[in-house]
Amino acid sequence: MTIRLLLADDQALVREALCALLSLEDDFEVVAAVGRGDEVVAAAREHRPDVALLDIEMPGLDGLAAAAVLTAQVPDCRVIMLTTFGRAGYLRRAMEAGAAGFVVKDAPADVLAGAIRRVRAGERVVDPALAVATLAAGGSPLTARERDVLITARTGATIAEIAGRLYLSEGTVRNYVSAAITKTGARNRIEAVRIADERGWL
Amino acid sequence: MTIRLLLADDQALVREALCALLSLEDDFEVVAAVGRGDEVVAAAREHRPDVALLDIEMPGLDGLAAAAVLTAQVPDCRVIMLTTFGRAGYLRRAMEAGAAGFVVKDAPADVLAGAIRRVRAGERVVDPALAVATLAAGGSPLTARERDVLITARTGATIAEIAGRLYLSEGTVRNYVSAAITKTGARNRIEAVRIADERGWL
DNA sequence: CCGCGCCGCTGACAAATGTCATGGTGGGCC
DNA sequence: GGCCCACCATGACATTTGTCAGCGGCGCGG
Repeated sequence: MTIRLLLADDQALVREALCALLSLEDDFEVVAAVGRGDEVVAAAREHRPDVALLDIEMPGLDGLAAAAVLTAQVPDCRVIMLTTFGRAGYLRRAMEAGAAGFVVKDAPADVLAGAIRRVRAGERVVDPALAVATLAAGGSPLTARERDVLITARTGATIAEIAGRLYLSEGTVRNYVSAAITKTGARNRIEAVRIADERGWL
Repeated sequence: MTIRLLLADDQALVREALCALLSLEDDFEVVAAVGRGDEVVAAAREHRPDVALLDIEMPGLDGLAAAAVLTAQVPDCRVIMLTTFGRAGYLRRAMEAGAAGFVVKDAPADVLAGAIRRVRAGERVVDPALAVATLAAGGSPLTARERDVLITARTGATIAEIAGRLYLSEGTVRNYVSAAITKTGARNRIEAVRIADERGWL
């Protein structure tokens, strides 16, 4: 009863290294490893893994989006998000995407191994400290448009450019930015972007 | 004639995974693995590795700074920077810090293995594409103060706050910001920060 | 020694940004 | 239907910001 694993991480070295690490455990078998989010589902269909380990930052398709598609289309395969940042918002969105586990890359290897076995057994696995932080952070107070504006602002666009790209008037954009600044407690739109980003609200 | 290796990466999982991966090669032996930059030198003194693989993003001491100290104090140990970002500025600074090699985590495992063996043999190893990009990017056009200002601005501080933290007048800060915006070709200080950061000028 | 560039400052001006009040629309909910 | 809220907009206003010209000082290389 070996556990069949799928690995998805855009960094080849990390991917191969994790493969080597997990293969050391004799109840694990890595049946597929991909480097792009949009290759996850096809690989899962072909190799029928029991558990998929998905990084969040990936080209092609976001790890969170990949998780959502995967749980919908290949329900036998359970998903663990394995990512660099323990951002509060990521955990929330991972759960919404149907992930069964969430492990940060800071964790030691045996935590990951334990998580894989427990997820395989039907449990949901999340670092308790991270769960607390997420609940404390709460959901995003931003409206959809405020989010859009901040996301565009993140690239360094001026108010005028944001208005152009979003087909809004400049005044409206300024209002949204102002609202976002108030809600984040920032004093700039640049700080507002930073705060919202850190909280996983973007 | 096995090659003795030291690993430094702040993410436990990546560190252990790389250890597993490299241990598969029978001419490699991982003799130490640390998670903080300020533990590198002590570990190198104790375990006398032939080659040290250092991540750049690390708590305690920057990987680049650790490389500089290491090459100065333990000259028998050669250094390979092993990092996520192939930023032009990183490569430049790595070379200045005395690193003998530079490998991005995007690279496949055999590239890393080859780099280790070649560095051990006395060669210097750099991804040619990255080297070209670095030469093309050229050195930073920013003066020291312009850099300071941008670094402070990165946190989301207002002009007034930057002035306060750097003990400068607001007008002076505005002048530096303006100069930095001109030199980066940006239209905001926020975009200037982003561009300078990407180029490794901060 | 003289020029040059970086440093730090000032003052003035234009442009961008943030804040506020206000108003209309439409969807969801009691 | 009435209420609330998100959404989009306008206009006016204060503040912040970016730009420009110009000043003196300092260190370094020709």
